[in-house]
Amino acid sequence: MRRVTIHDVAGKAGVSTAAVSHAFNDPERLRATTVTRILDAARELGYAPNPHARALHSQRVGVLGVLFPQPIATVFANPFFASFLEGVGSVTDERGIGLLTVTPLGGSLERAIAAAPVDGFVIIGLDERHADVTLLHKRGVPFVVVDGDAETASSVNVDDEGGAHAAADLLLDRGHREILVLTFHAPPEELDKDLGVRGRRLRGYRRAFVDHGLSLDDDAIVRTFVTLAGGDTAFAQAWAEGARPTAVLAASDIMAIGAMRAAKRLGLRVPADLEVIGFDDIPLAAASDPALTTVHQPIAEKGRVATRLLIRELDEAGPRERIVLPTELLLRESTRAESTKSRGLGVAKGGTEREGKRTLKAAAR
Amino acid sequence: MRRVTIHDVAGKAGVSTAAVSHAFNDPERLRATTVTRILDAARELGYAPNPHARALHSQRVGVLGVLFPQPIATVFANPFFASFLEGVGSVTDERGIGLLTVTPLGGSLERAIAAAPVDGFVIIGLDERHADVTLLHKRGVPFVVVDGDAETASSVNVDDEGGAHAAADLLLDRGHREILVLTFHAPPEELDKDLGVRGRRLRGYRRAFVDHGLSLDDDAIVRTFVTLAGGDTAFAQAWAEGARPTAVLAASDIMAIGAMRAAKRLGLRVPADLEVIGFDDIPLAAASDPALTTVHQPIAEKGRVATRLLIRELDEAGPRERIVLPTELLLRESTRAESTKSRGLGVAKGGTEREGKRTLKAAAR
DNA sequence: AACCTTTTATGAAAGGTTTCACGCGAGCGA
DNA sequence: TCGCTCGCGTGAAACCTTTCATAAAAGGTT
Repeated sequence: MRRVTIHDVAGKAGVSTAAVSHAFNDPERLRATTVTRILDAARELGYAPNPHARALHSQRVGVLGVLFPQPIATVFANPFFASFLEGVGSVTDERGIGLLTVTPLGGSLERAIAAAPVDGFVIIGLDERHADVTLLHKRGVPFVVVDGDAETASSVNVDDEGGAHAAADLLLDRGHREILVLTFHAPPEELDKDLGVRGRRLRGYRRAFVDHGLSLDDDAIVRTFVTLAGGDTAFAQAWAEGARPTAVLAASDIMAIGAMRAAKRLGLRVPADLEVIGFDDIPLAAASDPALTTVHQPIAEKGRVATRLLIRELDEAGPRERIVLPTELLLRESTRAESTKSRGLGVAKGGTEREGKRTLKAAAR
Repeated sequence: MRRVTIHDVAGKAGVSTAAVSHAFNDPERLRATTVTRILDAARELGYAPNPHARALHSQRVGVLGVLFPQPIATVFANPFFASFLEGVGSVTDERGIGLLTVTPLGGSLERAIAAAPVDGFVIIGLDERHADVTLLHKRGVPFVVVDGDAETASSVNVDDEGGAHAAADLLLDRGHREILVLTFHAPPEELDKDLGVRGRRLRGYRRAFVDHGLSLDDDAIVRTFVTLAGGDTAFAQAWAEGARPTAVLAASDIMAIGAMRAAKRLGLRVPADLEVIGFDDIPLAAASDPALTTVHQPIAEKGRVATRLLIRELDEAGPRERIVLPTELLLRESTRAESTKSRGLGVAKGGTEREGKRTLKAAAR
């Protein structure tokens, strides 16, 4: 059972294959009657152009890849990535472009990249220094980096440092001095260097401590997994080891919620006995009990911006852009409703002053 | 800047293009020294076989499509689909296959299907009767239907009716007589016919009522959107209209949680004043407050089973299968912890007796 | 040295589309 | 009537790989 090709249609309509192609792609060039004749024949035979052949010729498939450094099952289990994909997808959908999730193939991202039939990549959580990514350049496949830096490609980030600073600042302002900082394990390649999202958030916390004439000791920082269980055990263990924090600063919502669960189990009331601030503002943050105060970052928007950027670069080689989206401290129930005089109506803007709330494009370095 | 092709490599290594191809795909056929020479040349030039050309020739891309009837942004915003994709992805990942999410292109599923460079489709939430789906057949693209019926293709479903029956049964056993049933709007093509997931769940509820010598009146059933807001307003409105339910039976978790929110706002305590049972067991169900009693269905497993089935059909045309996975009533906090004598340790198995808990393959009709 | 068998390498077709460059007729102005 | 333009179509190349059939080289026997 052979697939029906353009030749079959051409034969049936009594025209050349070129005419059939035109009927589909540029009907103006043909007489109207011819076009309908061809289209009728096509419909009758159930013909549709072969996407592979089309892609081969035009060097375009109409599919964008989203590159994750982790197995696909992990990706979809993570609400952060779900929101991100929602953003990416809203743009690809609108433009009639397909969306391929690309994850390490048998452990190798390089193989996955090489085999992916896509026009370009949105890369998330992977620094450009990553060996696999340099490959993309060599091969001339356009890409945009999200949550990472890139010398040679456009990038989209959020103001992690500013957001973290705002969160720590609030707690320190309120007099907390025993603050448990929860951060995640670093990928091996950025150990000790304070690179990437993790590094920037930590830097924000640190800066707030310094601003208050304090310092954030390394042993007040707990590294754990970005899961509910991770936050839970991290808090429980710190408690077991004698720590008696009055506040928690978590570099991710899910860890913050885990910590709240542990705290509740230990008989602590949130926020009365323990104030907690997360990071990201995933959907669950608003639904947790108590609702989580957190640093909001525009996750889906990040996806949208990156995707638009990529599409633009696909169409016309424009200049590189380094976009930094603002973050915002969202006060909910896991912090007390104290009046925060210096802060307006309970909502503090993250992001440095010069960026302003709606600024999308940060100055290039 | 032309992409480097197999010709470039062949030239550099001083061999034919055929040899280069062999070096990659069947190195045994070439002398070892030749292979290394070719591979070296390839690496130096940064060559990787063009996926489109490869696909065109071999009629295989190594990509599977997941077909959704709704825009991609909606898909990723829905935790149900996220879990489902997690299941699908875990299998494609393991086999080194790509995953393309396919959604209506400019409103037309048909165009999206035709343009998708994939080897086969997993179709979710779309009945085979759907016009666009018949197109797949005509074109000879293999597919598997999830949560829908198919005459001519394999399908994967869960025991919706059994699960719904178990849920309603529990409430009726406990003496509830004023039960608000929340279900979702039906897609236009299956109006009045009790088809699809919605129809099966409703049928399960109805059967339980009949088993208790009662009947489920149509005006005790509220149709609304599958969102938090949908469940919320539906309950609030029913209350405003004078309904005073003592229990809620929701055909989806998210609606159940919405209803709980409305109930709380109206001063009702769950489960003391109102018992609530959802359906699906999305991650949020366990995290809600109170934790939602619900009918668990193996969402990710559904994705895994369907994907394995599809891959098998891609490799060797096997017989059609109709798989029905079991559901299970999970008692949590939104129902009272009464002893349920007839039910064992608080967990009742959904699914009809003859299916048993671990039975994957249901008898074909 | 001639012949045969294996091993190793190649030429060319096939896969299905798009598009460039061109051809053919008809109509029109001069 | 000649020569042009314009409208409508077409032939064939190009896109890049894989693979079939076959050629060439290498190695072994007599």
